Amino acid sequence: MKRIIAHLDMDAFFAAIEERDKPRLKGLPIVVGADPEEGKGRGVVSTANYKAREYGIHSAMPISTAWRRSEAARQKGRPPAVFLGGNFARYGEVSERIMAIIRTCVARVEAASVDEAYMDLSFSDSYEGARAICESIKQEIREKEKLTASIGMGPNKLVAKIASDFKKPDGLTIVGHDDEKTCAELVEAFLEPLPIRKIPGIGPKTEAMFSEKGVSTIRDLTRFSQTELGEMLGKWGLSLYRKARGVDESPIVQEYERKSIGEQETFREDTKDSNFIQERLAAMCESVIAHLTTSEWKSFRGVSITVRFADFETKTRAHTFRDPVSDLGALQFEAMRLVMPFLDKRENLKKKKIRLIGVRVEKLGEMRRARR
DNA sequence: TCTGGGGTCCTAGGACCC
DNA sequence: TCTGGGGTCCTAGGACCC
Repeated sequence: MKRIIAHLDMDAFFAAIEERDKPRLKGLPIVVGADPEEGKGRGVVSTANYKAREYGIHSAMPISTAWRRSEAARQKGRPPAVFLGGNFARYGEVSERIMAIIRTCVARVEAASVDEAYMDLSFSDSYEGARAICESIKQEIREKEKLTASIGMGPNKLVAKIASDFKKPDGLTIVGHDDEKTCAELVEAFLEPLPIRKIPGIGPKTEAMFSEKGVSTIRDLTRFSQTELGEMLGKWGLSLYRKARGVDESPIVQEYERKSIGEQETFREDTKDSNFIQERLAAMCESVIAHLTTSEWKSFRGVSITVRFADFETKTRAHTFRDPVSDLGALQFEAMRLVMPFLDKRENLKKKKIRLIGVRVEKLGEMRRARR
């Protein structure tokens, strides 16, 4: 049967919630992310609303850069950006209500992240019917939550996802047709001129690799045979061959199983203070265990730690227990044992300062609660 | 520009088993 | 005396996503 898939993406989600909830922020540029500390902060931008984007501020940008751009705007007499730390529990609640709205209209839904969902609209049998469903979902989100979403629709998840990003905010982009042949032509015409970066899974590294070969658009990608892409990128290259042609059979996954739980912390200043690092690590272990016990999982077999140095070199070390464990003591002991070689006092003077440490528990599941 | 914190998936080599 | 092939588990690193 013909598939019709839609992808819904909330517009500037975190910033839009803040603007909605705090009337004094109405119409101002808003940046949710790390504390900018007057330009000295170490984090990044999580979300910038559309006003802040006019200043050249966008997600994943260092918060210090965002601060400078806001200051530059202020010099020109424009309002400086409002920097907020973000209330993630709150965003989670709003997300759940939005997913509930979607689920009242569509049975098969994949909550792909806090602000994204795929919907299987194949049951509506025509693109016109599917469009009506999407319009009513957008409408209900606008009325009940006072937020806007952009939706993309197409014959599979790949096309739907790229289409949802095509017109933002508050967009609805349909790349498909009830007639199969016409549909394939529309998909091809839509994808070909787009930069390869639009394909999910192509990041900065892959983009740069292709750029050296003179490949910038999806059309350029179709020059390569499946074998050539496989040689360049392995298994991922084989599927990229199909993606470049708008082909994707990946299913809607309605239930996800968490595979790991972890925490990491970037220090305000890089440090060699091993007592401080051990204290932080012990605290992070506690918090991971707390998170674990409130989750559906009770035990773990894997522990891994991360150490990031001042120059961003990153080391990981892992250990697997023979039997599942669940107690704080076991986690702290093993995590400490794994980081010790990086903190060795005698070597300390020679060693680089440390920027971040992290702990993660993996291989969850042996003592899972009974399923309904 | 100087790079968060939460994750997932893939690769490659080595150990070990049959 | 010159050596297989397949499968699974483990570790470390890396790319990517929101």
